[in-house]
Amino acid sequence: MKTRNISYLRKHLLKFYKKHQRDLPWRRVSDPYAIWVSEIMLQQTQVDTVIPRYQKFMQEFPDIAHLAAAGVHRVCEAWAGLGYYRRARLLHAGAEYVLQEHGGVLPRDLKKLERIPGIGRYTSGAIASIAFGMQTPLVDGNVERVLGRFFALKHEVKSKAGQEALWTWAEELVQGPEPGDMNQALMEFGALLCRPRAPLCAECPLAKKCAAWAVGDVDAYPKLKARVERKTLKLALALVRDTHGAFLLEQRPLDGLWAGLWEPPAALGAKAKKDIEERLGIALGRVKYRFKHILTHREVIVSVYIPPQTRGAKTTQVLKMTEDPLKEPLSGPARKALERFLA
DNA sequence: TACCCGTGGCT
DNA sequence: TAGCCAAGGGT
Repeated sequence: MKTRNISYLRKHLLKFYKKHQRDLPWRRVSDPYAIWVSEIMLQQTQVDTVIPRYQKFMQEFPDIAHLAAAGVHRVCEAWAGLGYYRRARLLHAGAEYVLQEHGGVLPRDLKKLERIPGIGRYTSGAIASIAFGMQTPLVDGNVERVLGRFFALKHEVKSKAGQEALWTWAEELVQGPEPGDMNQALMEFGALLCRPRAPLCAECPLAKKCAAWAVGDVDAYPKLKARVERKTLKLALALVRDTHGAFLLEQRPLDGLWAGLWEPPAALGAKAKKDIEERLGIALGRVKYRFKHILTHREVIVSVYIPPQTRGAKTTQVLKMTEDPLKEPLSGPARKALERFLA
């Protein structure tokens, strides 16, 4: 019965894909490196956000050798707008690794792919199937949703039992012709039709055998765990410009929150004012609070504006200064504050 | 294992 | 509009 459903799924998903697949830049090429770059960018990031950055990135770093030779800071700059900058650093490290260990050629081997920095179980399966035509499964958020609904997965989707079931189904599905298209069909179907909210069940070619549809509660699948509550964080940013209009920026530590990103001198909590005073040598009694806003993770940001008469003071403490701070990979609050300030 | 990372889009 | 979600990996 399950085998029947697997071949039913494979047939209809491939048919859907051939008819409805989007024309995406990384689908026009067969270069494994290009597939690799696209897969890293697409991790937890929507297609429309990736497309323009992918095209610029491939122009600047057309192959593994160029990427490995580039400075990691430059790679992070090219990553601006994508978030999760660790992906950029790992991709760069991955290029160096492939150059050293594999002569600059991506290996056609699942285990060897997974040893490359930034490549895990999903990405190795994606590269192997899409770039090399291997019958390697993959499970991403789309696959979890499509298969979780179709089979009415009884376990919580992220649980060990749930993941085992999903990877087993994905493994069975990919044992057929066109494994790369099969995997992409699963994901494309999840993105376009079997969407997280308001799935298009009325026009779904799988509805006849969809277990969640049969139960009449598609929204109940896949079963999710309650999200952890986010903590509120207060911080202050001091915007300082010198007489040439350059901004005072510094780089955060390479681990922890906003790792490696640039931002105006900042400090957390009650020590913020004193800390900024010490670092800038400016009496904050003269500072005016110009704006504040709420961010997605419930951090409350209070940005501090330094009045003109103090600009340019103590520039000897400048760690990094740039004429165009928005070109730097800035931390989220710093970007929003600066965009607002410059508007 | 649970939790962390960031930005943009959507409702 | 504030929360949810997105082609995950690392620790």
